[in-house]
Amino acid sequence: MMPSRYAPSVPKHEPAQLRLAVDRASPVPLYFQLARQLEAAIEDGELTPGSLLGNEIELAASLGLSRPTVRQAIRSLVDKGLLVRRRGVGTQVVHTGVARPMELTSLYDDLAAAGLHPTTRVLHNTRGPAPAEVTAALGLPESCQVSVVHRLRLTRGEPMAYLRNYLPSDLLDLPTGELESSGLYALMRRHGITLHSAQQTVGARSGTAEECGLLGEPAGSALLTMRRVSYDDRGRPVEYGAHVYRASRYTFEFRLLVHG
Amino acid sequence: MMPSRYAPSVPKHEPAQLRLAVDRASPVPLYFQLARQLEAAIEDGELTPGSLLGNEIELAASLGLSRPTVRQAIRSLVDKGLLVRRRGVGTQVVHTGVARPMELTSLYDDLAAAGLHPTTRVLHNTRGPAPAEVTAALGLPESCQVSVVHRLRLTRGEPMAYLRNYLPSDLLDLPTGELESSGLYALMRRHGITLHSAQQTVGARSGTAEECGLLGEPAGSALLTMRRVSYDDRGRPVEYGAHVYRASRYTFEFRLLVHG
DNA sequence: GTCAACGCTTTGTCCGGACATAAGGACTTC
DNA sequence: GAAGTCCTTATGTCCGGACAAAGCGTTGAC
Repeated sequence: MMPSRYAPSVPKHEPAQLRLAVDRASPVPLYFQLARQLEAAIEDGELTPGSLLGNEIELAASLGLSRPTVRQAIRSLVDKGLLVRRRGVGTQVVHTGVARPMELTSLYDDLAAAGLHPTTRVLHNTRGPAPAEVTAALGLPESCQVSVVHRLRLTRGEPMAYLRNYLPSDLLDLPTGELESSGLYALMRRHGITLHSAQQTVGARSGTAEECGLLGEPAGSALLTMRRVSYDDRGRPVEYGAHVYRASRYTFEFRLLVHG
Repeated sequence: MMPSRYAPSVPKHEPAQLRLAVDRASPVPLYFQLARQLEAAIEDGELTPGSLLGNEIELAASLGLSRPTVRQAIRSLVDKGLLVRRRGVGTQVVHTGVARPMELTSLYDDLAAAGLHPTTRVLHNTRGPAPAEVTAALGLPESCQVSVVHRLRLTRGEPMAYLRNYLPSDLLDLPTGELESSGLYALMRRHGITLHSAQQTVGARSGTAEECGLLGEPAGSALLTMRRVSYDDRGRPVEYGAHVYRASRYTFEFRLLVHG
């Protein structure tokens, strides 16, 4: 009688045991439910960095789901950079710091999320002819009317950024009151404009006397600049912004993923 | 006899007719072949912005593929921001400018791709104790040995950036000759290190006398700064970079997609 | 003339299975 | 003892089908 040649070996990192369950009565997609639970488990430390997730087949069986559905959930987390898949090895949690990617959000939302209680002072809010730079970026005819908004963004009374925005004038109204109580993007979303993508250019230069005065910086200080053209879900350009930030108090943080 | 109530209406944008075909003998995945052909068609203008792609079912049938395979190809282009899908409407090409997203590439590759013929001058290439800032970012023990590389990147003889990099000293050797003939990332890839993600921080400040001197800028000029920690596919930090760019000649351009 | 209801089109979600392929370990051979 | 070969494991790719839901135009009633 031949001895069994391949005895089962004990895995070095045993798959984590988690309380996972999906609600089939819920209208939220099953793969999305699973993805959120896995993401929460990673945030809470239940899934430690480097730990394996257990193979897809068994995971699907234990949840009563099909493999494609489980794969779709895992894929969304791989795209976010939370998980890494390697063939023949398994799916494991990457052990980099949290570091959420820079998203297409307004500065207002970013600061509010950080608990910095942002406030806004509207310096200008008019309609007028668009500079050539703006008509080119937004694809508008020359000498076209646009909404022009100049704002100063502050946290705890300290200026952080000087924001200049230009929008097609027929797109929506921009009441000064609403601009001071929330961000521009929140206002646009409330009017049915769903942002889809944006093209950004980040640079630096010495501030003008006006800019440095508004931001409370010494004359000629180095400032961080950002130009942005935003597009809605139909691909139409809906906003042009030319902003300057106090480099001494603000930086852009974001994460890059290879290829994608 | 009842009249037909729903006469077929002529579509406003008729689906584009394309020469698409896949090679089943090729080792490259079918969905990837299709994605590349569609992307090429968009770049070449065969698929004009706003045009519909034709429904997935027919597209799959005409190619002899299954719908999941076609969907996978389309999904990859949606993730890149080239296409937009809307239920009940179809898949259409977004009509924003090309504007490829910032990828995790070295400055060398970026400049070379732009046809700017970059060159590199290695100013320092040694091993030594790591600054606290570096050990913290790379997760190394304090007072650890690291490879330290200082380089000046030029195009057409003009300085563009001053690059300071720190790598775990046991990771690989960094011959000065190779560093001058290609980028750091290409060198790492040749040694089997596959980059996966990076955490970046972009800011601005006035340059020091040394920095401005090296870059050929007037003393105290505004410079663009970038700190980057790169991770390989196992999630290990493999590189720390602290770079300064001539703001008068260089900006970061990239594209943001909502949610993802 | 206005607006609700219907139906068509298209993508979104989900299933269950099949084979291919890369990574890694265990065993055997030299 | 070192190198090659095999097996196991897990993800990668692909198929064919099914039903649900959103968008939009047409129809029809008021």
